[in-house]
Amino acid sequence: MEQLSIQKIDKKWQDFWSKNRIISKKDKKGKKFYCLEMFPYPSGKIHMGHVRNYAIGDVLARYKLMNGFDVLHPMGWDSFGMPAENAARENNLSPKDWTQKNIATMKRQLMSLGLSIDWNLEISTCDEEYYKHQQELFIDFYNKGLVVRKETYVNWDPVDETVLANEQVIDGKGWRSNAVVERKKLSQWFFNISKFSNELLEDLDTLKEWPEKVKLMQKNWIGRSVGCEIDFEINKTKQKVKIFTTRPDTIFGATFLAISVDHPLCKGLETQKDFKEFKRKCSHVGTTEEAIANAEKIGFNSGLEAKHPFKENEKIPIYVANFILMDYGTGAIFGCPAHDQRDYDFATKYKLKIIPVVKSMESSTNNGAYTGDGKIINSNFLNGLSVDQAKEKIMDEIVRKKIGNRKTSFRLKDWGISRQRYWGCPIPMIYLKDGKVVPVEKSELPIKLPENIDLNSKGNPLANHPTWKITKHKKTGEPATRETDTLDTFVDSSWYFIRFCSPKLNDKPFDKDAFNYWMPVDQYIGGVEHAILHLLYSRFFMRAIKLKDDKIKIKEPFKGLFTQGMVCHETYKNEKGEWLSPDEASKYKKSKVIVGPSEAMSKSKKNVVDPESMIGIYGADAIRWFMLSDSPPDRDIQWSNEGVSSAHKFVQKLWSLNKKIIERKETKICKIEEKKFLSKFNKYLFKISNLIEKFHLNVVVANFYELIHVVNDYISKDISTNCLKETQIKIMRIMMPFMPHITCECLAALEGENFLQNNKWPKADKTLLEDSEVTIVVQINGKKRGLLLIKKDSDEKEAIAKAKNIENIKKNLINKKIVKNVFVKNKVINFIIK
RNA sequence: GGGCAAGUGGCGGAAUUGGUAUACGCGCUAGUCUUAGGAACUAGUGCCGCAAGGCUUAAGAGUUCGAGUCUCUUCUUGCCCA
Repeated sequence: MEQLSIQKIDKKWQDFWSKNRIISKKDKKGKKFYCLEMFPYPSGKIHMGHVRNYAIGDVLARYKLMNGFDVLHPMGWDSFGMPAENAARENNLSPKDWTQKNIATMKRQLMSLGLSIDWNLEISTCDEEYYKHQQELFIDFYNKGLVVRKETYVNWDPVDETVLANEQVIDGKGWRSNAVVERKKLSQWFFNISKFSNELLEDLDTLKEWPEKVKLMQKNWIGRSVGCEIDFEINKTKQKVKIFTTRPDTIFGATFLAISVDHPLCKGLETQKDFKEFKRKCSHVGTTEEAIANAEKIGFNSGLEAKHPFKENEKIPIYVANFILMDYGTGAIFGCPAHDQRDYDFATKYKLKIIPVVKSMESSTNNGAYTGDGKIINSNFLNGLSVDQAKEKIMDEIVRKKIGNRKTSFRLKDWGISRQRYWGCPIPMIYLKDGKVVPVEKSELPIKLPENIDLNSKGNPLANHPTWKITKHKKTGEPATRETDTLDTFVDSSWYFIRFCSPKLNDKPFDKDAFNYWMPVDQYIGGVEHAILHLLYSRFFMRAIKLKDDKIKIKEPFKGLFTQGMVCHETYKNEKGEWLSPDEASKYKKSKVIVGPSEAMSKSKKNVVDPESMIGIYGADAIRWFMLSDSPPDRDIQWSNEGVSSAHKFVQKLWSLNKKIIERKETKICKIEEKKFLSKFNKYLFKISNLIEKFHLNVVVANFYELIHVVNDYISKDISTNCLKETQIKIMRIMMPFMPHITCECLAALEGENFLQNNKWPKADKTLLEDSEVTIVVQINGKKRGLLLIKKDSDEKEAIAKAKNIENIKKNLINKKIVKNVFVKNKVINFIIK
């Protein structure tokens, strides 16, 4: 049999699709489906993770298209970001050239997968046609009061002279420079995301098609805690210190107050040498909660004392502590060592009193803090209550005495968006002579990045540029300087899905009608690593855009979310402990290769397989098929050469099967056989449609294998060639979302070149789905002893009589007394015997 | 430490509402064809056993006529938070 030239077929159909757009005309009358995969960062080449992501999305997009939906299936590039600057520095290129070269390569690679992407909608975030709209949105947000400027501590990398995101700090060191990170105070731009904390939390319940796991992660991230604020009077002064607590029920166990080093009260301590030393020590700890939690807890006795609000004459010391953050709650707490582990550690260290106020129901003698429920003791009027009852009572009392109020705090902080980087969207703000900061006029947009830039000096390249920042205030003409920070790249990706609705619109970020038609994204697909930040920021953006705009009707950007698993491969090392790529490992002496566990493909571990070379060998269909076949899409998949190779064989087999059908001579025709065949096909069709909707794509693949086996069997049976051919045409159509190239080739051979004129998903024939006979399991004492083929819906009497006649059942019933018959129609018979 | 998932052959994994456990694929074994096989095709393949038969979904209990599926306990792994 002649070998099929996969490469020729891939090219033939890809050329065809780029000339004839696959995506339907968007008449905006029918049902719509917005299918979106997370857009890639143009790092150089696509990797297997992309292939998996886009293969999954493409199945859905093509499936919906064939089912009559208007489908929006776009692609773009998340093209701002630090790697471009680093690469540019290393290769002496401009970040722009480097990025564009990568985009060209990756676009070609994506096209070689045969995706049903509408490339006319392509956008790139580093393109000024994109970021000028982002600058406009920024100004809009500013005018709505959603942009604030404040001083905060940042992770400062003293070597790179840049601010690091929390995830860029690893073990207290900069991820790139490896320098010890410092806490430094800087004036930064923020989006006021915390304004929506409660809404972002509560609306999670409306996201019915999101994985529970992701919703839970967002919930924890937003971290609502319900409690109260209490004012403590400072002894011998009129001053008060406001604390926040979620455990007001333990107030009688309070033995100290702890405040943040940045608390206003500390101003008075600045003159003390010891305090300065203490503050310096604190600055070495990172800003993440984890870093703070893991750091040794240290405190500084301020010498001040507070009055206990409910205990006459009781004074408690005020400590400055490194584990209290100024930007959470009020930057001050009361410490109850008996019932909080951190307070306990702190109190033990500084020899502070420990007063138990909650008694555990089970008498346990643990020597740490007890945080469970129990009965309140040592607490005056709260004694005898449960924790929850005590919380309510004490809060009422606090409000009544006017020494505090109920308060809900959130863990979610405002989103810091300033980056001291070149390759990002310039922030459209200017500084006037008198120190005022104002947005630029919208007519001045875009504020473009300068092209001639020196990336080799330290610090912020835009600030170092000789002329770029010099400007004038448009209205008054007075001299001004530009903001030289650029926007966090998470901003770029927080609205790109909106831009896709009207990607070419020149004068506005988006067209409202197009927005209202296409949004929300019906199915968003991407890695779970973006479960928190990207998705939360996008949800914030939708709300920010909606604010004061009645025309925008939607606030959740992603109706359905699917998080796909990673692509893994075994890892290899040589005897020196150096990583080996799979290729290198296969050339190495077998005994010297140390095979490690299978892990997500990564450049650093060299366990990567290049999609482009694989497509070259096996063809796009085989790669796509394999990516979908071996594991459920939401779980990790293990790359295997045997797996791809078998997918490739299957493609070949499809072609030869197709040929056999076309060349088949007419035989005797048996109507009963034909009906059986059609009934089988219809069952698979029905099943496969359902499985696609549920994302069980690996099971769909298994069903396709079975279905093809069935067709292969029936070639030699007494059914008409026409019947076979018609069915084959339908099968090729339903396989098209999975393997578009070979199925199109087969269809062209079966139906002629115009086969795409009516490329609809076939409807299952309901009359063929029902069987007239069913197989019933026959059990004795719950154990399978036989099978009974019987007319569907047979009644108990008939079925049991027949079941008793089965040889093996008869044998087992001899001399036995039947205590009970269990009969479930069309399913099971169970004889209970003694 | 807390929360959430998950645990099924040699491997990846199937299994509507509890009702034939191990579909499908890989690998493996034997055979056919071939100059050759890392091609193709045919047959077999959970475990124990010559067989009859028995056992089997991490371990143990429970509910039920019947449990991979529901409940509880324990163990292990992964993820998130700390």
